[in-house]
Amino acid sequence: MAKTTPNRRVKRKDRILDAAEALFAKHGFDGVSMRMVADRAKVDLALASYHFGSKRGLFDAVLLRRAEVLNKTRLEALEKCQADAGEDGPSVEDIIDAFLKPLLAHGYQEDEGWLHYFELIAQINNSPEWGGQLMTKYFDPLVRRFMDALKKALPDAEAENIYWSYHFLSGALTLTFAHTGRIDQLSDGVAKSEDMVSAYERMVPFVAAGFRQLCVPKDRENT
Amino acid sequence: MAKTTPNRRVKRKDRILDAAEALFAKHGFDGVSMRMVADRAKVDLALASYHFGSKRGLFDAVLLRRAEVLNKTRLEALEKCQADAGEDGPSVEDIIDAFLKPLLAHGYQEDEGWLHYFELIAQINNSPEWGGQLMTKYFDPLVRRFMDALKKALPDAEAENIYWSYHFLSGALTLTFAHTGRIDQLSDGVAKSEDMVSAYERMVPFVAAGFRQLCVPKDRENT
DNA sequence: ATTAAAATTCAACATCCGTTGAAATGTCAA
DNA sequence: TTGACATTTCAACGGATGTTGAATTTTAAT
Repeated sequence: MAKTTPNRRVKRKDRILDAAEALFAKHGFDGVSMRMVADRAKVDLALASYHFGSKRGLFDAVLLRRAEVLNKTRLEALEKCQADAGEDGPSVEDIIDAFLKPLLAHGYQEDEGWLHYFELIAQINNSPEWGGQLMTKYFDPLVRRFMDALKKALPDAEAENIYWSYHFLSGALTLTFAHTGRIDQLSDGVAKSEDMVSAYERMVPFVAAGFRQLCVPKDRENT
Repeated sequence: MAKTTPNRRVKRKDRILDAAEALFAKHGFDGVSMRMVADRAKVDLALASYHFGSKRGLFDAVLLRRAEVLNKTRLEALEKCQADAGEDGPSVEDIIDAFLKPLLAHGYQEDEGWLHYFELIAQINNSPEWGGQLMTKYFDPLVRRFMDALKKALPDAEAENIYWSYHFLSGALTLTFAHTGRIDQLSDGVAKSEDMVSAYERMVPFVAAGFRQLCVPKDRENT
């Protein structure tokens, strides 16, 4: 009676989302036209407006689709590492790992959709126009869970230092997933931006050391 | 006989650059129209095309103008810290400081132009479309100088680790200068994205600790 | 003052933009 | 089949886009 999710009839709608995802990732919101999306999705121009109301509606739908999945996966990773830890809770490394590993799990496969999505997030995160608003809207509740875990793992740290440390993590992470090819050119091919495993294995210790330096000031407390 | 840089007649051209800089920073290349630039600069629509050839020419002129200044200032800072250091060369902290401090010196003042420029760079750096190309074009020679200095300061490090460490630094830096307001919202005002001094004082030790963790593997070598 | 070049204005062009109303087609239960 | 509803197509709208050629004004040297 209600919307019965017509079994095989979602194809067109998903093709539009996939096409928009790839195009928005490369060119940003204003660099993409509805005609470009329709052409890539091999769909009539008017169909995207029909399904999503407007270009902005399509943009939001692209963002929301995988945000829900990613937030769920990340939350499970955090709760798992908290369950595995003792009474003192997980270490900084464990928490950072829970934050980063789900990205790797999705992006490691040849799933182009997720890679496009990460590029899009990278662009949004660094946009003065969209960054604050959209990142907060789609990821804030989850990030606050991670901030709470970090505060417990770093009980003597000032809150401001933890927030700035997370900000640096967020910047390093999004640039890495932006896939600009910059590191390939700068390193003359020694480092490869497509090699997500190499990036992940280095980002976790790099960021954890930064957290410790900034958030454990006087006496050395190791887990 | 040649271009004698007409003394006071550059006003219009600079007003166009300033207006374009501010608008490109907020909305990106495709989010800005020549009419928006002309209106903000209080100048006729056709004038920007006359002076810069095309919208893309205007974009490149905006990027180039301060890149030349910034590259020079940064190079001076690097050479000064190298001159002040002993035979072993400057420490990792000193090199990172030479890389970051010029940004603070320009952005600390109430110079809106530089702040807009940094926002623009942040957006470009994380854009799959422009990032690799443009950042390499405008900043590569200078960045390679810094990479060489870092290799000397970290003689036992694998090159790939240094490149990734710089990449993380670049990401943390550009997000911080993107001024998205995200950290203000996430921290409920505890950390302020406009406070460049606070950001700078934390970024140097954070990043230096990351470099050391990744690039000084076995035995501890401190300066 | 004359003159040539540079700077600025004006008006218009072809093209692309997002959106929409109406018509056509498809789906599926009764 | 009939009827309803959702989906898809088609054509077109008003408006915004970057660019340009011609006309006008300003500049600076002769």
